[in-house]
Amino acid sequence: MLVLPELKADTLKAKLFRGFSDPSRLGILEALRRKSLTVGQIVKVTGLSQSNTSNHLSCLNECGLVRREQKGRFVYYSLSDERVEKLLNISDELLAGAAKRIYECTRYNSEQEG
Amino acid sequence: MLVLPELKADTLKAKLFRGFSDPSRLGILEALRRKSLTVGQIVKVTGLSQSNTSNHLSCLNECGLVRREQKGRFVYYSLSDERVEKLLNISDELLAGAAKRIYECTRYNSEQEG
DNA sequence: ATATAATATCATTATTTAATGATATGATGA
DNA sequence: TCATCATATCATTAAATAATGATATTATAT
Repeated sequence: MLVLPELKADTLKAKLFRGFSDPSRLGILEALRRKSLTVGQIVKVTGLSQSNTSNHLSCLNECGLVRREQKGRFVYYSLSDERVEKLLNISDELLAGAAKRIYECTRYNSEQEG
Repeated sequence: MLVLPELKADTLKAKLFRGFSDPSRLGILEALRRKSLTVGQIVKVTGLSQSNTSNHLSCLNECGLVRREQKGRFVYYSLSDERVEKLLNISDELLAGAAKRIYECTRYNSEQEG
């Protein structure tokens, strides 16, 4: 049985969180929170381009955050696991308290504020 | 009462997750899981440079994931909230199942594999 | 087989983000 | 005050990542 080196553990977990750490991907995950959707529906809901959406979906799928199911010409995506939902829920709680602070967090801001 | 525009919600939450989404920051968070540590101790444990560590700590602090407490010349950092721990715990669970898949997730890999 | 609709892939470019090294600040004790 | 230790900031460079537009694939119906 292969045991991944301890050193890799953080990298691994970081990758997991990176699935959640981009506004576009998070928008997709939030959309899927209600029900599974086709790629086209996700494009509409999120306003992202088709290729961008598809790229992010591949990413989310490869990393195991969403599940892919082909039905005819459509491909449905859904959250892969209740734990994914759990993470979203807890982050909601955290945000409820910390929203203001994070909103003002300058470090990852593209747009400048006065 | 100010309500942040719906549109910003994902951005906000993405920022929160970005705190967890870098191996260095995650290493710091994991180190703090056991007990609060000074910057110097964190530098030793993580192997990061002093300035890099300090930068990441500022980031984590600004976004509300860690708490800062000055004691004499030392500054202690600790996890800010049990929910931060919760997120780490759930990610552990998720990884337990999905580790292999995520490990092979090519998308965020710097190093090439054969 | 061809047309078409839905999705995926790919190369490129633009943008973000992390790391570095140098320097600055702030606290403490002599 | 001066020296020193601990931490923070800053400008720069290097690296990683997201978005785009063009093209490819796949499924279905005719």
